[in-house]
Amino acid sequence: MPPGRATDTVSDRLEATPLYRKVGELLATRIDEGFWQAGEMLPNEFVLADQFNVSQGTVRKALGTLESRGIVERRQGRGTFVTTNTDERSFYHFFRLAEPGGERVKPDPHSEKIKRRKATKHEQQQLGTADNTEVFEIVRVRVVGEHRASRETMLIPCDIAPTLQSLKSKLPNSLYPYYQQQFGTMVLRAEEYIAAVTASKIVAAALQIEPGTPVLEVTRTAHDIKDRVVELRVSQFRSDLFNYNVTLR
Amino acid sequence: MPPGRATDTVSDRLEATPLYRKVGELLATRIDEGFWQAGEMLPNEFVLADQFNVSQGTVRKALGTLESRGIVERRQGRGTFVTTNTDERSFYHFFRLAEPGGERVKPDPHSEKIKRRKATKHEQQQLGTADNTEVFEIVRVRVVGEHRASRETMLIPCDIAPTLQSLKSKLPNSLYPYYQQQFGTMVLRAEEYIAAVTASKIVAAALQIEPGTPVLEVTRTAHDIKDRVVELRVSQFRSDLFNYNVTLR
DNA sequence: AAGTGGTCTAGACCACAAA
DNA sequence: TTGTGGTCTAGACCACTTT
Repeated sequence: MPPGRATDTVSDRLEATPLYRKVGELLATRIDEGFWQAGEMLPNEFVLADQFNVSQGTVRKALGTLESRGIVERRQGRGTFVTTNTDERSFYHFFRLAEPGGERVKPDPHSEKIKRRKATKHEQQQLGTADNTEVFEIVRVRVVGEHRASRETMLIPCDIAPTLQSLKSKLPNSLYPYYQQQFGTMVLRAEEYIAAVTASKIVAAALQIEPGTPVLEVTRTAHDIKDRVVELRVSQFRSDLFNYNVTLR
Repeated sequence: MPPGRATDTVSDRLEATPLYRKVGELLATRIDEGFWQAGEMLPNEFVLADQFNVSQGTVRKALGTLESRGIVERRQGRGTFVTTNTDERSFYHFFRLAEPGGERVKPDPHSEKIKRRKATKHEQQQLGTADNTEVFEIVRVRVVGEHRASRETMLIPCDIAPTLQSLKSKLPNSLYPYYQQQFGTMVLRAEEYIAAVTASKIVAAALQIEPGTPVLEVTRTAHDIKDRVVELRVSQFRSDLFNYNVTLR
């Protein structure tokens, strides 16, 4: 095939979407739809290149974008794999608790409650779902050693995690790996708004602190590979023992 | 030149550092040392390729890494430029204030004090400077409309910003563009620790709120292109009107 | 030894911006 | 029209992992 674009047509040129971007989207869609599941190995770059009728370099660039988005992981000599949202990864990515000025901290689950209910109008709007959406509401308290660390209230649309309530054992430490394993939903982005508030009676009781103590309140919207809202979450953190840590680049 | 590595030698292979990485480091160092200054255009990819005795593709990949680090900006048809830390960029990158659940907010400076003093042992340690380091201490209050928004205490080593105190007019809205323009220091990374605390008398007075009101306290370490610590900063934010916003990916 | 991703080169052509 | 970055291809070889 001569140099230049592989499938040059008028419509291609008008759309002006680079080939590697199209290929990347196709791959992302396949993964989103479960064609390749968590931890699974993708075909090698030359095979994919054949499938898409592009050069290996173009596939390579497409995979590079997926890798930077955290969708796949590539290991020299082994292959390209759909990222597995392990507990470790999920925690250190989306759970930003740390000792003041120091190391990140990994709390353990302590107690949890789950119920099914209708979403409010406001919640529906935030979730981007219309009408009578049903949601699971999970309230969970976490501990670090002897100390209560956080109280989280999570809201998940039932159609995303249909079997959540029938779960007999305790919920897993981190929910995102569970979403991925069970429902193929990959949490890749979270938007957070952080405020300082005084602990309500309920929060104070859960965290075993005096009511009125200042705590961090983090409001999160979690998004999947296609940027759909997967979860709403409001967490209260003890701030005397722990900080919220983030790196800006 | 035949395909394969351009300058294969035994030592190269032992070091095992990709060419594009070496080229990237060289370019970063040049920019750090002021060889190309803020806003300046770099030579085009082919010229750089000649200078470094590598192919254009290798230079291209190196520039790609610099771009993703925020060191350069590339514009099709125009060229590759050293990133200018404009007020806009600096603010929306490193100043994470937002309306609760909504749009980012850009506060204006209200008042400021600056003095020169010795750094404490602890500060020296955090700054990574030894002995009797002198620092500028700046305290600045910011407003959004009618409301006080934040009180920041900044610490900058004098040797990084030698002429800071002699500045007669008010400090610029954002300091990082000023650091870059005046001293060639490019702030690229900030590590932040966020806590909820009750406002001290001093903070309450500055923010015009009741003492004891919960406020966000953000402790920042700012790093430059070579990851040196450029600034320490502790900020208190009103949290009833504003939130700290961040996206995790 | 075989298979995978990683690096590097060389060259053609496209898209955009400014003269 | 010229010069810049952006895309795409083709092919060689390197480095790592597993068989």
